[in-house]
Amino acid sequence: MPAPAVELLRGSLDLLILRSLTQRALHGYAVMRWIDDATGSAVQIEEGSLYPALYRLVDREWIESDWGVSENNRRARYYTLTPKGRLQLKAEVREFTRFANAMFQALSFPEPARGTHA
Amino acid sequence: MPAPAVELLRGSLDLLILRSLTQRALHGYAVMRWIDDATGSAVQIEEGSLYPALYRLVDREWIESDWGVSENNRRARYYTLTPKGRLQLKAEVREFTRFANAMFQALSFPEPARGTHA
DNA sequence: GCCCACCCCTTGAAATCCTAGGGGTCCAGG
DNA sequence: CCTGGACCCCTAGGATTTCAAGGGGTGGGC
Repeated sequence: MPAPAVELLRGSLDLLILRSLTQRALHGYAVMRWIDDATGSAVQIEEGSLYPALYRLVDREWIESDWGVSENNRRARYYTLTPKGRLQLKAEVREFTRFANAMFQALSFPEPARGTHA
Repeated sequence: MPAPAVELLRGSLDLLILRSLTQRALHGYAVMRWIDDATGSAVQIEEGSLYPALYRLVDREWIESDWGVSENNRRARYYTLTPKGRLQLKAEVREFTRFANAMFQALSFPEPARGTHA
């Protein structure tokens, strides 16, 4: 086993999927590999998480799907970002940034000086 | 509707709680305010999330609890970090950092140059 | 011909958080 | 006096997301 894959933080899978589709359409399997690549294998998704997530995003109209043929000549369902999805992506990037920064801030939060007299 | 206000909070509440107890014992209510303060109100916890989380951490022996009296002269249950809890905190800080960095890396992941010939 | 990488899908359990309630106590102000 | 708001604790039930563990089908290299 290589680098211990970090347990996925709930809620960030959507963000990763949306981000993976910004430049071109990808099928599910390719989204999986994109996430692995883009995070240096620090984050890895299970298929059992990925596909339900994709359907969820389709349902919310953030992405659309079309059947096609992969580079390896296999039947594959390609996903595309909708305009709504791009907005969502922007919002989620902002929110993640805000959250992560808040967390780092908390982790290095200065303790109140004990000695200061009342 | 029961979707976390920040949604990304899932999984990181433990970390925040452990961190809040590094210097001194706090009671539940104070942990809540600490999180609000330390994150600049970017992260806010509900009591319905906090107390079950505290029991969880006690159960895992990462923290211990003792009844006491608060600064405002009220009965309160104070929580203290155990040695086990300190180790856990360290591990979770490492993991969160690794994860957040991986996310930022993915968000700014360079798309493969399209023109580059095979 | 066989196997592996590719590619899709579903069910059920586990974990976590929120909503929405329920209490009780101290103390300042009217 | 008595009322309201901060302080402090707790729980049940529902919602959501992720994972584990299965299933299946196809193409191409050896």
